[in-house]
Amino acid sequence: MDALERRERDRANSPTLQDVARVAGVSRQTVSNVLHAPERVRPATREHVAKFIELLGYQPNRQAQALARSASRMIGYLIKPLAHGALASINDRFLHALAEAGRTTDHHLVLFSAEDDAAEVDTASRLYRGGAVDTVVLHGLTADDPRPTALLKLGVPFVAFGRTESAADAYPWIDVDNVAGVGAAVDHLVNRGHRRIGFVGWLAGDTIGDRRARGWRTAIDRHELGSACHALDVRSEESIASAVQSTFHLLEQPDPPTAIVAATDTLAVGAMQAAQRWGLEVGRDLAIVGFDDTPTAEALDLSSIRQPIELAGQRVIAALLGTDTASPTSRLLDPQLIIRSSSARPASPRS
Amino acid sequence: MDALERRERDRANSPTLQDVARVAGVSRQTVSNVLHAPERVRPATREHVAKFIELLGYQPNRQAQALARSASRMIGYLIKPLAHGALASINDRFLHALAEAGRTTDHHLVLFSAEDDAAEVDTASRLYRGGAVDTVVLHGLTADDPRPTALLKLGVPFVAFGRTESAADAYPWIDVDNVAGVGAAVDHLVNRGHRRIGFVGWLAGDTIGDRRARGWRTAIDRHELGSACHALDVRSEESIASAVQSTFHLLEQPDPPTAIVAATDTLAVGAMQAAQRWGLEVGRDLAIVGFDDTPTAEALDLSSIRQPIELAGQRVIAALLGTDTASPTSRLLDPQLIIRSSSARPASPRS
DNA sequence: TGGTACGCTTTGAGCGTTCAAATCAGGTGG
DNA sequence: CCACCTGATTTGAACGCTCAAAGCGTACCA
Repeated sequence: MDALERRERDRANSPTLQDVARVAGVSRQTVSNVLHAPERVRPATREHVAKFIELLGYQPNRQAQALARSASRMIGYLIKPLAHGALASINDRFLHALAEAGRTTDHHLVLFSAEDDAAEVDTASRLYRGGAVDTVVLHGLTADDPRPTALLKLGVPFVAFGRTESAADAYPWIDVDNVAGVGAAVDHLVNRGHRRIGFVGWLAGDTIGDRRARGWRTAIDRHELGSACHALDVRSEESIASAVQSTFHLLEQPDPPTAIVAATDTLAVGAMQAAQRWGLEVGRDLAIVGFDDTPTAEALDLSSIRQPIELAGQRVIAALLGTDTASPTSRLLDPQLIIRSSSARPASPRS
Repeated sequence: MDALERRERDRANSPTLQDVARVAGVSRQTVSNVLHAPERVRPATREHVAKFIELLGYQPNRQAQALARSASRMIGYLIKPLAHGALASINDRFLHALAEAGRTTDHHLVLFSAEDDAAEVDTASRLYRGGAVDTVVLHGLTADDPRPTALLKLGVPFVAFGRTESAADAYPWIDVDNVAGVGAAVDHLVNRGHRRIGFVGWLAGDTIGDRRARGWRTAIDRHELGSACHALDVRSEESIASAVQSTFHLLEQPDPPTAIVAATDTLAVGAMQAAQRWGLEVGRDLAIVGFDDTPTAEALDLSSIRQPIELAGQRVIAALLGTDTASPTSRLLDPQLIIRSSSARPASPRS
């Protein structure tokens, strides 16, 4: 009967803590200690037990651990469909970074999908209350995103990648410094001799878009190019076609820009196409810098601002686990400008 | 003391089955039955209990369920870093499709990452034996991928998206019909009047690449264009730069192609750039069709072959849950050709 | 020599479910 | 009138682990 039971279990799954304890001739707790608190176990015992753990190929059952500890070591992540018309999102890089960062502490990501924000909050809360996840990662936050507040109210622990415009101190977040990123792009262009630097951004109302616009304006003012540039600010939807039109508006100005900073790579691609149709050669007649450093940017040799996604992933996980020792200010990560041929050359004299 | 315990638990988490049973004045099992086997419960009781479930906002604890049922309703998925130089992978779309497909049956995806194939198999096996996942999704299979065999040997249940060249009947898989996809592209080009249709593919040795090459050759033969086209077959690495060079080789032939089918969008972008540098206008002087229908293809108005990823996700999940009623042959899904301006026009007379 | 402190190990209880078996009313038929 | 069945509900025992507390030798000090 015992043998039968044993066989039955083998079919279903691996040996248990109890099994290891039995063959090693110790109690379950000792085996558990060897695994989780080795300092409590006499070295001789430790090795003896370790041998049998190895031998049986013992693998702790996560569900049982989770139940006993009331902590699943699982992190919820809402996966969104790629926005239509957008170039490769940086989502998959971020996701990979998170998975990688969680690996060292035996934390895994649980994906879930939802129709809208309300459903997302609801699902997140259900997973949390159901013990499936300990915590949740929020991303793609908009300026007035209702999710942080909603999760806060429901008592679901979370860390956001990105942040809302207001109330950003009421919850933990990690973000990329969009203002600094665009600023670096402007610095680079000024450094290459450009004086008329335009901006193709998103329509106002999105946190990220607004910050990138602010980054452009701030840097322009810093270089005291306001009089030459303030008019060179156009806004577009996140699509190639729309960006082409917006760029035309820039190019048909009396004093057109010699360089353009775009708020995303998608917009930058639009700007490139517009330049081409306008008879300008990108990189020679018009410098262009994008944002996000998508594979497309690399493909088209487009300078772009790269977000430190891997670092962001690590920071988010650290914040989640409460092991984030960084000071609050360093929650804002600096992006890096990748210079390619679309903006590498010095500005031509006509500027 | 009881009150204290109760409060303690409330802080940590939601009400339990026992709590609902208590307030409803029934036993735990009855509550459980209301949830999972309502037909066993008298209608009156059912409604009465349901009311309290609703009232307390009861949420079953997944870990406890998993432990008791020895089934976690979690599906493992290895997330890979995006190959360097590749355009947006279709991975994130597939991932989203999987998450969406699992949602209806309360299955969720657990992500894990690993350095290489061996580590992946190892991690997958550990997660499985540790009860963290019931099953695993394999993707990105190469011709002689060792993973299916390894998982089979370890007894880890899985379904592959894609398949190895050999032994493809030893395990369950869902795949996109690459041969048919490229065939459709060739048909389309022939239909537009092209007679010299070249192919830019991957270097031999990759299942997907080889099947796409075979698709081209098969279609060419079907249209009896072998004599005009068989020489128009070049191979490249998966990078823009390499594809540009390969395309040059095609264009410098005595009878250059008037149309090119590329094995991936990345290669197609290379072909587009090569055409441009060669002084040819894409869509007018040279028709180009890519594969994968990445956002970049849409951005550049490049015709491309779109994989039915959402359907694939649903099929994989169905196969995983054993609810796949489809016949074995329909495990091969038909891709769809998206025609854009890069290949829409009829071939010019010079062909 | 007895108390006690310390290092190591074991025991008991519980985490929140589900499964299988037991119990319990109400009928039914002999 | 009692054995018997049937449908509805309850009870006991896992599932595999961790936490807290108890046990148990050995050694140390008074």
